[in-house]
Amino acid sequence: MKYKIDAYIVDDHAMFCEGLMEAVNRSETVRVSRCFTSFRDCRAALVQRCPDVLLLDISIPERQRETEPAPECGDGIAFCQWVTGAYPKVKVVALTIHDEYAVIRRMLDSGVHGYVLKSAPVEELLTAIEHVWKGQRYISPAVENIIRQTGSKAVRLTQPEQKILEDVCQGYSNPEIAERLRLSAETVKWYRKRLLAKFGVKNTVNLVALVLKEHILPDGGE
Amino acid sequence: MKYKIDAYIVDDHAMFCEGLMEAVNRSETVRVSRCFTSFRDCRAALVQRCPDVLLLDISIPERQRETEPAPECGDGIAFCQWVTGAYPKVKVVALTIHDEYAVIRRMLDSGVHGYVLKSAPVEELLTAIEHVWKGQRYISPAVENIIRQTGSKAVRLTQPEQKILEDVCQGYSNPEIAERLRLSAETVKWYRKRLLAKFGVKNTVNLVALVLKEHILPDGGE
DNA sequence: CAATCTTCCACCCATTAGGGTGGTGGTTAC
DNA sequence: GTAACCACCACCCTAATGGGTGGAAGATTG
Repeated sequence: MKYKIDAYIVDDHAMFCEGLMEAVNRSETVRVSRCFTSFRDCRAALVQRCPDVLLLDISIPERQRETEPAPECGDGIAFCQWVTGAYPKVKVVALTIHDEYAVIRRMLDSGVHGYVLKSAPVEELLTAIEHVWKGQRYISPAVENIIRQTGSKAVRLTQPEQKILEDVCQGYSNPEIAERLRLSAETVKWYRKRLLAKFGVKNTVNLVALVLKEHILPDGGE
Repeated sequence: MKYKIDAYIVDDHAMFCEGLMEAVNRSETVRVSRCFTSFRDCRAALVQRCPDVLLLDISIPERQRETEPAPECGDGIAFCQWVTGAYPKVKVVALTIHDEYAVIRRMLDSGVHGYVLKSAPVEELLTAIEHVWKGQRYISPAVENIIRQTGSKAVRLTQPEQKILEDVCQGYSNPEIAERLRLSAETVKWYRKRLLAKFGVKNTVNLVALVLKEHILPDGGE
């Protein structure tokens, strides 16, 4: 019996973990040895032993319904950066429902080796796993399409723009933002105008709706 | 060999469908005979033959990325209403990631027999399937908690309130909404104030963010 | 019937948003 | 260097928002 690629799954949806584990383990090439529904658990396991491949859903909420105090692993992006930094030998495949460009971009930037959507069949995931295991990158064709189509016209934000956008999305007024960021109210006003222009929307409501829908900002909730 | 409960799965994430099918089919009591990744396909199949139980993810987008023209089945809520109306013998189990009260409420109101979160283990789903098959309702304990906790303080909207909220969330100004709904601008203004008060937020941005995050309105996107 | 709620509209007010146009100083790119 | 961009601030203006208070017609409910 030939060697099977050893994989972990990290996904807060237990049902998805269990199901995917069954489906993947029917294959000849890959074996899912462990599943985790939180970054914390996975982190603890990685310290003990590393798999060949880590299948990672980055849309896991940081705190579940304000019950837990605070996670030491941050969000999916932070966790991914930590894994790729601390365990370079572990190949990470992002496995998510997110087909928004901003999410894909952030994930690819945090050192992920593969990106597969949950809308893809298991077969494609297996292909991705084999690719990344061999050291190749694997980006789902569907994802590549999105990158090609929306990547060119994607809005790039400077640092102050992003900071002000965050505050705008939290409902702060220009004077409030000015005080929070130690800027002139006029400057904030000017940035707000720039943001509206950059995103091509006509008012703050449309801006916020767009940002939330497309997950433009790293911290979707707050 | 004893009879197994026949089930269909409807979920736009093929990977989830395949995995769950494998996991469920390991059980002694339930057999998933078919999977669908769109309401349209499922609808076509139901006309031919009905399962005992339908496992239904309602967060399937109506149009995928503006490619298809328009679905004849509407969104998950509409599809659920259609199924429970046209095929009363089919027991529907809502199977979603949504733990927001507004979504749960709408789903329960559209005649669903069970409600299970994807964060639950497969085991719980099997329990739910057996319950609804016997004619009982099954609401996940986690979901019942949410109903108890947030149900009492949930905001109830009147018809014009909802209509105006929809327009507000799309970024229309008071004069614009007034024209769209054939109302006085002053009236719209007054409703907007009521909405802010009802939801306990201080401005429109916070209102819109809340509505989008909690899926207060049936039509999340548009 | 009285109480209550909803729907609708009105006027007052201060603050904010949004659009335009302008400038300075700094960094980066070619 | 010089063009381009960025960060920052300023003044102009109109329109919209948000808060207060008020009233009238209609339906619902006890």
